[in-house]
Parts: sequence; C-alpha cells; structure tokens
Amino acid sequence: MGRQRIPMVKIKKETHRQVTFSKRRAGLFKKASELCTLCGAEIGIIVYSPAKKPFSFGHPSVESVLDRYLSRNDLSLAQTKKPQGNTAGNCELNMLLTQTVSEVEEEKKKGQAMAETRKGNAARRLVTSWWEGPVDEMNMVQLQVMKCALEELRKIVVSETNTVPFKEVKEDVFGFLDANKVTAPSYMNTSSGLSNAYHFGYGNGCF
Amino acid sequence: MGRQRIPMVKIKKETHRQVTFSKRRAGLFKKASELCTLCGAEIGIIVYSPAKKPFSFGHPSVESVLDRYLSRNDLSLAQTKKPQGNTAGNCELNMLLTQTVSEVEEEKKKGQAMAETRKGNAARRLVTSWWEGPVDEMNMVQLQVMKCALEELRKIVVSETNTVPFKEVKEDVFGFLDANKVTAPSYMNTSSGLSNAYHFGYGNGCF
DNA sequence: AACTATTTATAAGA
DNA sequence: TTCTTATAAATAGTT
Repeated sequence: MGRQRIPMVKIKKETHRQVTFSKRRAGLFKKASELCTLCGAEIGIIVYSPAKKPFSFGHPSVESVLDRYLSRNDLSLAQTKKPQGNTAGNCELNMLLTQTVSEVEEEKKKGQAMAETRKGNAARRLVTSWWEGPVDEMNMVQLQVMKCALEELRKIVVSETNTVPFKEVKEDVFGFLDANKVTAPSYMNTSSGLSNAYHFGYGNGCF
Repeated sequence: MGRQRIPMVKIKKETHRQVTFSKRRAGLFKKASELCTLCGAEIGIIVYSPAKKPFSFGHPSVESVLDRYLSRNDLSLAQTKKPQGNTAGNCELNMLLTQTVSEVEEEKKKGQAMAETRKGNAARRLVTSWWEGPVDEMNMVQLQVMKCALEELRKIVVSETNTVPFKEVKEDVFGFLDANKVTAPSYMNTSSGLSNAYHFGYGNGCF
C-alpha cells in the first residue's frame, strides 16, 4: 500500500525487506493495540524478524495470554488407531481429485457466472453427509494422511494459480541460545538490543 | 477508518463491539500473514475475544513460535507445556487450508494470467507423482480421511469461486477434533464455537 | 454479508 | 533512519 502495490512474495532486496519489516511490524502492533482498546480483547503476539530478532506485544501481557493458551492446549488428545489394509479407495480419491482440479480450472475459465448458489448447495450437501460420518475414528496417522492430501491438493492449486511456486521458511536453530529475558517497554520501540526480545506492551501498566 | 473516525475507547454497544472485533481480528491476521510472506518473519498470535473465545495465528505454527519464545524466556514453562497428539497435525492442516484459500483468493484478484499451459502441466505432474507414491500403504480409513480432506478442500474451492462465502466451510473442516484441541476453519472464519481455539495459520515449512 | 465514504497504512522517494 | 506524499488497504456506518 502506498505509492505502488507490491506483489505478495518475499522481498528480495535485504535492505528493502528490513525497512518493510519494521514498518509493518509497527503497524501490526498498532492494530493489535487498537483491537485491545476497542473490543477489550486480550492479545499476545510474538514476531521473529528475518534476522531472527524477537519482538513481542502483549495485553495484558504476553505471559498471561500465553499461559491461558498453553493451559488449554496442553490437554492430551484422544488417540485411537485402527489400521486396515486396503487400496480400493484409490479410484474414488482420484476421481475426487480430478473433479476438484477440474472445477478450479472450469471456474477460472468461466470467471464469475450465475448458478453459483446451486453449485454451492451441491457441494455443501455432499460434504455434510460425508462429514457426519467416521470423523470420530480418525487418529494421528490418519490426520497425517489428511495433511498429505491437503498438501498435495494445495500444490495442485498453487500450480494452477501461481507461476511462482513457493518461498520457503527459513529455520532458525540458534536464535534462542543466549538471551533469557523478556524486556523492553515503549509501544513503538523499534530498535536496539541484540539478544533481548523487544516487547511492546499495551495497557495494564505495561507502559 | 471508514465512514467516520471512531474514538479509541472500548466500544460500549455489545453487538457493535462484536462486529468490530471480527473485522479487525481478520485484518490483524491478514497483516500478520503479509508480514510473514513479505519479510520471511515468523509470527505467533493469540487473541481472546471479549467473549473469551480464543483465536490464533501462526507461521510456521503457533507452537513453533511459542516454543522458541518460551525456551528463551521461561525454561520451566517451556518444558512443562508440550501439545501432543494430533494437535500439530491439526495446526498444520489449518495453515495449509489458510494458505490455500489465500492463494486462491489472490489468484482471483490477479485475474487470469498467462502460462496456463505450463501450470496445467505442473499440476498434472504433481498429481501423478503423488498418486503413484504411497497409495499402496494407505488403508481404508486413511483413504477415507484423505477423501474427506479432498472434499473439504474442494468445498472451499467451490466456495471461493462462488458468491457463496466462507461461512459454510468453516465449522466442518476440523470439527472432528474434540473440544480440548486447537481447531479452526477457513481463513476468515468469524464465529461460533465455544471451547475451541480458532487457529489461523499461514504457511509452514512443508513446502 | 455486501457496499462506500473515509480514515489508515505504507511503498517510494527525499 | 525519519519525514513526506501518492496510493493501496482497512474499515465504520449502512443496507
């Protein structure tokens, strides 16, 4: 947004990327603070810059939000497993996949046409009846399979809709090695510090 | 922003506040995803609505970001909390879904570009390689799961290409996970659910 | 949920 | 880096 629209792909120029990161991080935190104020929401945000430097925003505090979140997710899940040998479903899956791809393709050609409603209904009906079925029996392995399916389909979609494949995510293995404290106040702080997390508190005496 | 400027104080009208929360939460997550894409940043966001309903956004995943953050700031806490079971898979699925939807959306904006032929080939190639792969190892249940995934995604695609919005898609996709897990549907989901965290992932290191 | 009038956020440039 | 400015986005108020 600004003088010109920029494509939503990773900015290649290092300096440019850094500038954009700073600006947008500030904007993100500002948006978060407004959401807190206007709606009384509680928000925790953790951001790692492309240079692996940590920044955080929290209201009432990062810790409080994280604690609540973690205590909720720490609950273990149901784990069932029912392996069954069978390869007969291939045909069906293949058809489904083909249909999906075809629909995407077709939709693209058609652009936005009428009969939208009817198609939507059809799709919904199909999924619904199916969905209310064996979902409860899924286990971890099955979910992985689902994940694979989604990924594959996504690839297809991506291939279909993008000339540019994907930018991958860099993994930071050493980023957390030294620092050990959350620090930093001021809402719009934007610089300094090397091994500390830049924290942007909002409300609740965080300032 | 909009028809009129609003004072930065908590919105009193309950309904109005809820609407604003939904809109701005969506905007916040979008901003976050753009920051991830443009700058290769890693972001984790947790939001509790005024009604105490949890929503989250993560890239590559909320867990990875939180882990890194916690390991730096609170070793004891980090060691204590470790989501297990299919939580991870679920998260990834959400991200996958989110990204896919986002890309479809983006593509719609971009209109119909050239390189159709090349894209078509790419898609075919992917499908083939995938199909000839691990299918033999899949069992009945897994195939069903995959089918589910494909159908869901298809539904999403249909919804995207139709005037019919996302609403219909949301709940079902990950509804199979029980209440004590992080779940979450479509990128712009805005409602329902009581004890689940609505997760809005963006990308992941899977591609 | 969809639609505009405006307010904001920001990409470039200084 | 900070400030300025032309534009692209977000979104408040409506329907």
